[in-house]
Amino acid sequence: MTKNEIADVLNEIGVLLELKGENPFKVRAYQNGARVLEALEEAELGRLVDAAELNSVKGIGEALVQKITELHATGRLEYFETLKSSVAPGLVELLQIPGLGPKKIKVLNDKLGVSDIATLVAACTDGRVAELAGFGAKTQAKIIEGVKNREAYGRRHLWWDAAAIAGPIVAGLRALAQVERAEAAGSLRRGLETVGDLDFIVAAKDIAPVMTWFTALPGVKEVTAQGETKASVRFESGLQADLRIVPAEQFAFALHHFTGSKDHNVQLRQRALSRGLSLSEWGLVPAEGEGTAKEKAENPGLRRNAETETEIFSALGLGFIPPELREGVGEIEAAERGPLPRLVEAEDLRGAFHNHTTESDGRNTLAEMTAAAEDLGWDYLGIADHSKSSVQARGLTEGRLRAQLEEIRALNRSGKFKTHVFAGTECDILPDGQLDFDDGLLGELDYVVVSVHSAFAQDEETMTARIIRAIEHPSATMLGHLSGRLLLRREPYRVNVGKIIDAAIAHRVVIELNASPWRLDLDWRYWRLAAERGLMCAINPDAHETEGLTHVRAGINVARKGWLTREQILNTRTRLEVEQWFKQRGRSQT
DNA sequence: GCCGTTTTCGGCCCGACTGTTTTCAGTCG
Repeated sequence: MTKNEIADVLNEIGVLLELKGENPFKVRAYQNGARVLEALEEAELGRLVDAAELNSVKGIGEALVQKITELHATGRLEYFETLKSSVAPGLVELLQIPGLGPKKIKVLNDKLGVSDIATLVAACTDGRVAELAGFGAKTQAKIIEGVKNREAYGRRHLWWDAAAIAGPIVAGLRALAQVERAEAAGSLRRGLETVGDLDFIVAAKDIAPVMTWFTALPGVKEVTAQGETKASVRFESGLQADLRIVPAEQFAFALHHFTGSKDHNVQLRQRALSRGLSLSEWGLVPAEGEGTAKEKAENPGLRRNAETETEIFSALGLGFIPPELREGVGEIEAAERGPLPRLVEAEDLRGAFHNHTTESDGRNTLAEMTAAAEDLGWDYLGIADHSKSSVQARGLTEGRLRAQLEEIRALNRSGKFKTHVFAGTECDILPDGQLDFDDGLLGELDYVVVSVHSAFAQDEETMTARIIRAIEHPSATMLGHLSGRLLLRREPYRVNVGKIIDAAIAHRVVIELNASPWRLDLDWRYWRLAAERGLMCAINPDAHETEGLTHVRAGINVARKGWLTREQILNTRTRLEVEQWFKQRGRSQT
C-alpha cells in the first residue's frame, strides 16, 4: 500500500473509534499519524519500514508502527477489518450533518436503532428523536434540515470563488465607523486550494452595529448562531461565514487563532505551555495561577501585548511564520532553527509560459493576450496552444503551428508590445508516451509543454511510464498539470508522482504548478521536498482568456504553501535567463 | 495512542454557542 492509502485507513480508523465513543485523544493519535504519514515521501516510508525505524518519527508510536508496517507489507489490517464490521457503515455519513457528533450519533444508534440517513429521517419524522434525553424539538428540526441540505452545506468551495466573496465583505467591514481592523482568516488566508467556510475577525468597540451589518448581508439565508462576540450566517449557496468581534488589543491573537490551522495552533500552544505560557485567541498569559485564559487576558498586568502576529511568534522565540505555512507540518520546528525561507511573492513573477489563444480553445487573440500581459507588467508571455490530437480544443496542426510561430516572431519584431512573446506548444502526450508533433517542428519552438489530455483510465504503471517517456524526449521543456485533477470535480488519474518528479529532476524538465483555480496541480504538498531535491517549478495560469492571466495569484498561494522561493521558479527569472534555460534543452532560438 | 530538562503515568489547546437544561454536555472550529 502507498503512504496515502495507509493514511486513509488511519483516518478511517479514527472516525470509527470516534463513533464508538473511544477516548478522543486516541482518535487524535490516529488522525495525527495519518497526517505525519502524508508528509513523508513514499521512498522514505519504505526505507523507514525496512530499517524498522518508523518509531523515530514523531507522532508514530508502537501501536501505529505495527499497523503501518502490516498495511505497507500486506495491504490489509486485521484490526481495521474487525473495527469496521463492528460499526454500521451508514453511521459514518451521519457525521456530516451539522449538530450531530459522535456522542449524539451513538445515542441515536443505541436508543432508536438509527443506522443510516434513512432510519434517522424516519426517527425524526415520527418525533422519536425529540423525546430522547438531551435532544428536543429544535434538535430534531435541525437534523431534518441538515439532511435535506447536506450536499450544499458539506460542499467545499474553490479558493478563488471564496476569495471573490470574502473581498467585498472585508472591505465593507473596514468601511464601518465602529471597525478598527478587519481581516479574513481561516483556510482562505492560508491559501488552501479549497475553502470550507469564511472567517472574519474584526476589532471594534461597539459590537451591535457590526453584527447587524453582517447578518443582513445580501444573500444571507439564515443566521445559524449569534452571541456576544460571534455570529454565523449561511448564504443561499450553502457557504457559511463566521464573524468574530474582539477588542483591539486581542485582534492579533484572534487573527492568529482563527487563521489556524488547527494542527498549527495545537503545536504552538504546546510550545507556549513548555515555556510556562498559555496561548488562546484571547492572548498569551502565564499558564500558572487561578482563572481561565480569558480572565487572565483581560488583566493587563498578566497579558503579553501583541499588536501583530509577528510579536506573538517573537514572544515564543520564533520568527514570523506566513499564514500559508501554518499547516502543522514542520513550520514551527523550521522557524525555531532559524529564519524561514523568503517565499515567492506575486511581484516576483515576470511572465508565464502556458497560455492559450483563439487559435486553439482560448477566447482572446494573440495580440489581446500580449496586451493583457503587458498591462500586468510582464516581461514575457508564453503561448502554448493545444496540439493536433486535442481535437476537442481545436488543437493546431503542423501547418497552423508554423503559421502561429511566424505570427509571434513578427509580433516581437514589430515592437508593438514591451512584453516579449515566447512561442511554444502544449503538446499532447499520446497514450504510448510519444509526442504529438515531430522532433523537427518541436525544435523550431522556444519551448514545449507536454501534457496528458487523453486515456485518463490507464493503470498507474502505464500512465507513469507514458509521462516519463515524454519527459525523456529531448524537446520537452516542462510538464503540464501533472495529475489531471479538477478540484471538487475530477479525481487525478492514477500516476506515481514520485517517479515523475525523479525523472523531471534527472532530465532538467520543469514541472508546472498549474495556477488555474480548478487545478493547482502539481499539488503544493509535493513541492517542498521536490524543490529541495532540485526540481524547477513554473507557475502557469493556463489562461484561456486575458482575465485568466490573473490566476497566477492562486498559483502563488499554493507555491508559498509548498515553501517555494523565487529561485526555485523559472518565471521569476529575466527573459535572458529564461532563454538560456530553454536552450540548454537543445532548442534553437531565432 | 503518544509522549517526556516537571517524565514511563497522567496528561493531552481552549473557548463560544446552542439546546437542553437549571448547571452542563455536545458540537464546532
